[in-house]
Amino acid sequence: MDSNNPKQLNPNVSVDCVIFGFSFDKLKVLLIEREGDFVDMAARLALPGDLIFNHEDLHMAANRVLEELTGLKDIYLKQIGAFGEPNRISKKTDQDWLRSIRADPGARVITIAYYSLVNVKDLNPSPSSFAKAVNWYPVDEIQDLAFDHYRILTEAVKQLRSELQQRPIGFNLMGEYFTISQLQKMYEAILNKPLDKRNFRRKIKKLDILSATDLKEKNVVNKPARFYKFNEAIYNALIENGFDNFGF
Amino acid sequence: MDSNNPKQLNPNVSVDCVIFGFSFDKLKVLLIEREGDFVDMAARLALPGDLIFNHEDLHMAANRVLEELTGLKDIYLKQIGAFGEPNRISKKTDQDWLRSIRADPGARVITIAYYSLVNVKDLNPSPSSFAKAVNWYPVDEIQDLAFDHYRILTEAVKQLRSELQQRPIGFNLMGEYFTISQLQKMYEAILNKPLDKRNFRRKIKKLDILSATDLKEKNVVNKPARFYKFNEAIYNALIENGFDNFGF
DNA sequence: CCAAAAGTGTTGAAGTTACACCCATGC
DNA sequence: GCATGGGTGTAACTTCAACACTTTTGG
Repeated sequence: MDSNNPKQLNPNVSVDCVIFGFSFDKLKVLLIEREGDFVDMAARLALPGDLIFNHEDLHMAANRVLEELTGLKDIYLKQIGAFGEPNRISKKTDQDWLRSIRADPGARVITIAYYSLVNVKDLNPSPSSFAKAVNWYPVDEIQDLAFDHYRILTEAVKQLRSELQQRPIGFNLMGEYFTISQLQKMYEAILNKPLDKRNFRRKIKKLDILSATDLKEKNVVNKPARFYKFNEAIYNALIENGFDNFGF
Repeated sequence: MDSNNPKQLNPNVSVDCVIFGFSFDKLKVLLIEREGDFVDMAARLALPGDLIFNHEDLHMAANRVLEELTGLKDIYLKQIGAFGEPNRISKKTDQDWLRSIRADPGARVITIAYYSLVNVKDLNPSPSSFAKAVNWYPVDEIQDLAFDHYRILTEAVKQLRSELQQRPIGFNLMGEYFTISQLQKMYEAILNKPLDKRNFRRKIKKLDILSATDLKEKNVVNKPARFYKFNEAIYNALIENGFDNFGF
């Protein structure tokens, strides 16, 4: 039986990944464009995901989807929750598409959603077996997605926002070197509100998880900004003790 | 096939409920005691749960388990997340027990965990088909449970604690009438730290979700405390707008 | 020298913490 | 009258929000 054989895909449980990135001052999400004829663009786009194997745990499955798509390992990954109305695969185009890739397209599937944070420069998303194309899309321009993926995305953004105000997880979206202004723009994009420059710098610096470098911007038409690095040692210590307050 | 027939239990997905109550100044959890021979008490106790039907959504399934066990409907219910290491059913006694109640005891099962908050006086937990006995246990005295239920409980407590500091959900644990001291003891039990009486009262009253009544304690050996009621209308308005800060 | 973004302190308001005494009741 | 828990205010401290000008660079 399917659900006993460890090497088999389990027909009832999938993982979906909301992969966030930050570029051009906007929060982006990595979506796959599916093969086939679609009337509206929204139904064409979906979160990357797959059924789980019986032998792998949920985190492993999410990591597998992530690695297949992005080539990245060991990146920030957090479970959002389980989604699974019985009728989540009600759109006809979704049914057609499933028939084309799954052995048992009519099965009841519940999906465990994860979100992850990556630095867009670390990856070159490449088409996978499921996807015609893979691209970054600005979160604030997305109106709808396949299946119940829009709802999952909405929930992911909500949790990201909340988490960002508890812990400085946003560094996972930045490159190795960054300016404080870039950092601020990331916070503003995710929280969707402007922040005061002086208050922002004070708050970030008080956390003491930045290391100043001697590097500065070059070829800018204004006063060049200093580059900082993220101090992982202090960050980990903070995680242990818990950040009590960290609100913007 | 199982996973297509809407009236069938889905062999791969279950829900488990962490049902919290508050009595004798302690946070309690409702656990079932399983039939059978168990060496250690811990393995004997488990969270109530069941496989889901293919036709029901996850929330419905959790509500069904809850209602079967407690007779209560429409109570506070929140998803904790999905749990599902492939080896979560590794303890031998757990395997034996599953064989006794499930058609497909070897199947890979992932479980969606929920926690809920009830007033212990509203219910008379009664043995169900799965359980020899159902009882309240103090959370802080539990060392281990069947399957991975101890881990689920730990996560539930963590989320409850966090949520309680964001929103005044604790009222779901209280009866219709309560004194402010009782309320404070509930907060102290969940947060596991003493709170200042005057500061507590100030903070709660500022929320403006209490209605004072004319009732007072009777037959107490000290100054009788006033009973309050929970003002649901104002509470709902607050939920809409979001509580910004509500930390103890 | 002009345009553009970097970088830097202070002040008033609000919120949080710590703390001690009188009150009403049953026995 | 005494033991018990109910109920109340204030002062020091910390945190947060609002706000404007000087600096450095490229063109």
